[in-house]
Amino acid sequence: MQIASWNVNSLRVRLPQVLTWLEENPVDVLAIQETKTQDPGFPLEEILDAGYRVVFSGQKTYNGVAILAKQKPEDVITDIPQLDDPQRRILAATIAGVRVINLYVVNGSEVGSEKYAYKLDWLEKVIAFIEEEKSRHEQVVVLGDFNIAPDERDVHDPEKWNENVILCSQLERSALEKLCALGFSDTFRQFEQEEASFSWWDYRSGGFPRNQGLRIDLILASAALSSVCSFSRIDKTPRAWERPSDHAPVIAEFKI
DNA sequence: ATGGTAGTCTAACTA
Repeated sequence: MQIASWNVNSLRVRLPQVLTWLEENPVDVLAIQETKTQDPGFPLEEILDAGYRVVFSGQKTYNGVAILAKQKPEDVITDIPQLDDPQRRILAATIAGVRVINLYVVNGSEVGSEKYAYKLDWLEKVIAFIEEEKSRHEQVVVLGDFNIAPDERDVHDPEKWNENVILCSQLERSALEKLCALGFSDTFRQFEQEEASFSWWDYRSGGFPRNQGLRIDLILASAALSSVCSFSRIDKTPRAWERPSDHAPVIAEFKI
């Protein structure tokens, strides 16, 4: 079973790229973030025609998450009891017995800001939700745009992207560690990887051609899945396409 | 360089 995640930065703009990518990479599950699409305008037909089922939770202009899957998504959750939040950032579904939790984690703007406080509160509540989900399911994948670079290896310039900077701050990283301590493994780090492997490059100042990026898109797996993970990688190719998302897709395979 | 680019939607926000 291959499971992927991609922040597409507007599904309407990126739909042709998503469909092309799925033809070349016929994964079983694709978790999408930043659809920026309200549910009535969701491109349902095009995705069904591509042979995928789909569930989604969108809003106007910002955020929005979707899960595309070859098999039927069941027990879909868009809201959690811990958080009364109009922002569409969470989508959980069970696909072929695997609990898939798709997250578009809050960016947080800058350390110390109101948005940063919201990010930390959001993370705490989502982690509590995931703990409950994990007690109910053996095979769990938590994936998406985490807007957190786990450690120094995941930033192009650790001097610039230090522990006082958004996406890298101590409190963000310890929240991620707390999540992993529930029994999740960052599948990317289970394998030998090239140095300077990133999943996001700022549109500004030629980030991609200079490989000035961060690895903030993650696929975390519970022990039952991480033990059967055969690869986990970043596919940089769509980032080099014309009019790309600022994120590249990430893929992991589980031999189940 | 308190810049730069992209998306949503035409002003200003979010990233």
